[in-house]
Amino acid sequence: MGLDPGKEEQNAALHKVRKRVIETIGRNMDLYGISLSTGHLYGLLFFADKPMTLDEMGSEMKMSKTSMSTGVRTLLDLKMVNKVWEKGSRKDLYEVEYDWYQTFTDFFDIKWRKSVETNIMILRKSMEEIDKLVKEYAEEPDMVEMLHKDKAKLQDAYAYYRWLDRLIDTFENGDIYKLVPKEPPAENE
Amino acid sequence: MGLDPGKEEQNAALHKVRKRVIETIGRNMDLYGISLSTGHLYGLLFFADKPMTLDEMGSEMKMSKTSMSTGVRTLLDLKMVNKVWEKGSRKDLYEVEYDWYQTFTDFFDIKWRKSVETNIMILRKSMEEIDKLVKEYAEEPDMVEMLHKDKAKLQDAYAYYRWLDRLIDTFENGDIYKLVPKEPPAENE
DNA sequence: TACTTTGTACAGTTTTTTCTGTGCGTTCTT
DNA sequence: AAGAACGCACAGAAAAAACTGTACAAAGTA
Repeated sequence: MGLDPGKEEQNAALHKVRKRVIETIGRNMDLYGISLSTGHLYGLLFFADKPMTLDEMGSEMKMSKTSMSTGVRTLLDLKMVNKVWEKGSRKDLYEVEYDWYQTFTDFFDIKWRKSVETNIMILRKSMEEIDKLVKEYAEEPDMVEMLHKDKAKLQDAYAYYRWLDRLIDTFENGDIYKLVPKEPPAENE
Repeated sequence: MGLDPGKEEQNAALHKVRKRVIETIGRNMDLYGISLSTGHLYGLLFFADKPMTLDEMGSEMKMSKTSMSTGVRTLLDLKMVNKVWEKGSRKDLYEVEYDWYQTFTDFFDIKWRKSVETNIMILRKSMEEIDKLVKEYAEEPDMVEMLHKDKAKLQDAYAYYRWLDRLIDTFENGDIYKLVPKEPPAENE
């Protein structure tokens, strides 16, 4: 408390710049299925010079510690922040994962992969089910036709999810960077 | 109304298979930021043999037509369903976009691209702002150091968003399929 | 062992989102 | 031109999500 006037002015200037970025980042976090306030929390941690405690976050965000706790857990689940150990401190410390490429990959691995896998499973099961029904109702041309139509749709969906699965593989094993390198090709402009 | 018993039994069997798939698809739609019921609506349209009207959707989903209207608009915005014209009918007809690869691409183009672009703009602006502050506070080593730290973070974020932008480009121009072909390589299992 | 401190579970409140019914402008029909 | 059907805007109701304060278990400290 009680910085001298010059420091306070500096602080305000820095704060203004940070605030804009934090809000921009926070606003985009809904792409990751994250609430606005948790997005803000992420932005706060992004600029923190050092790992923060829940209490520090709470006072910065002017929110309850409970909210910080749940917010951090959400971010932790997505591996967007990491728990940090510091000797001497009894409090848990958290900092953002600064490797955003990794964060991107983790997001797909955690959220998309799970969906893809259950979808693939259900589709496979449903196609088997349809095959059974085709045999069962072999005498009913209308039914067989409907079944075949449905199966064709499931087959397409199946192929798509398989593709998505392989796409996520390339995120994870880094092959994606062969196609889209991290460093942009030099620009002549 | 009033199908004969055999048909009803067939219908029930088919319905059961469809229901499972619809619910699975619907459940996953939250990845696209879509509510569960809109996800179900999508699933319903997915299996529809022909384009549907809002009234048909409403009676199938047992929901109000207003909800169908907003749900369809959401899906329309994401280009997950298309409006279809049919001669003679005064009602609007809708059907799902069956090219899921296209849907995937559109999703990123519509939702992610926008975020990426505003982020890039804000980051650029903020970095300029920091450069100004560095000059302004050149006499204050602490301030300058903080500014440099922040700028380094912004620079990293900037590079990441540029990468993301180029990644989405590959979705859109189809280059992604060179890396991850639609048809899976033949499996020897 | 008794005393702190920390993180989170839980219940209740506030805020946001979703859903419905009514009503109106538009378009098609006659 | 009058009438009917359609889709959507809007306001209110219902449902879901986010947030808070309290209370308590776990783990450290004296």
